[in-house]
Amino acid sequence: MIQVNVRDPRPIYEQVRDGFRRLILSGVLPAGSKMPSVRELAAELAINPNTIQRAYRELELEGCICTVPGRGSFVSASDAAAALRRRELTDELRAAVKELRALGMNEAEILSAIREGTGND
Amino acid sequence: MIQVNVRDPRPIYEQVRDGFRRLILSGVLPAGSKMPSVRELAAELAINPNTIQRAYRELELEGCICTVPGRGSFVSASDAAAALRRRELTDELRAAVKELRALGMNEAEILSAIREGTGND
DNA sequence: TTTGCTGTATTAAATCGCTTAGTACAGTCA
DNA sequence: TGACTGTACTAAGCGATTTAATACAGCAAA
Repeated sequence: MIQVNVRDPRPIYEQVRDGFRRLILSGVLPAGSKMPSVRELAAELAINPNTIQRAYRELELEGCICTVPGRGSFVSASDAAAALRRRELTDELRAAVKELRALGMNEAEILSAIREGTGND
Repeated sequence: MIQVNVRDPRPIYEQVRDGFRRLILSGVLPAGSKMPSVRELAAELAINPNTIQRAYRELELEGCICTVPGRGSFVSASDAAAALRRRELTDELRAAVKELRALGMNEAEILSAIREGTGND
């Protein structure tokens, strides 16, 4: 369900957090479904429970999951989290477009670079 | 000319490197112009010369600058570096667009989010 | 040549974030 | 009660970043 790559320079807790965020926001994990327990996932991925806990804590702060002490963590109705993520992504998008314009690409070139999977230049 | 923010979680050498890369690729620093010396810039920014040196080394590897031992570092004709950067940015762009599509945004919404500086939803 | 700049290389130490390990406590449910 | 759940805490190791202090070599001008 979630994969962790030790050669990835990003911290493990970020990989876990981003992996679940994607699964949740894309609807693969529907609202209300139960997240694996901290210890269970830690054993499955062979990493420390504290690292999983940190990922879960951030997902909770983002509004992606809702934790109930003693019961577990559950995917929450994530309209707010989805809106937050859309906002982040559009901000990234605008920054990239701005810099590409500064590098001399016009709007048509940028659009074609988005639509076509082919590399430019 | 370059600003460093200690509260930025990114390493200082990355901030320096990215700052100069932007100045060079955008044409603010024209090809052939002299970069500040390692010691001079370190004193100006109040950081260690080794940190500046690391930023310069990476800029040289990217092809943005050309260093001549004993003389200094100079902005190089950076067509290859510009192409590299364009490639990085279009890759970022495509990844963001892909995720936004997965979040339910259609192409028209994405395009308007790029064109208009206003936040959506 | 001497002086003063330039980049480069090296080592040691301090700091910080990430990760692991171990332990402990409290809530939930069969 | 017992077995699970999340949570909290401390201690330690590790690696990257940064600083510090030197040292060496190339270039240019007085």
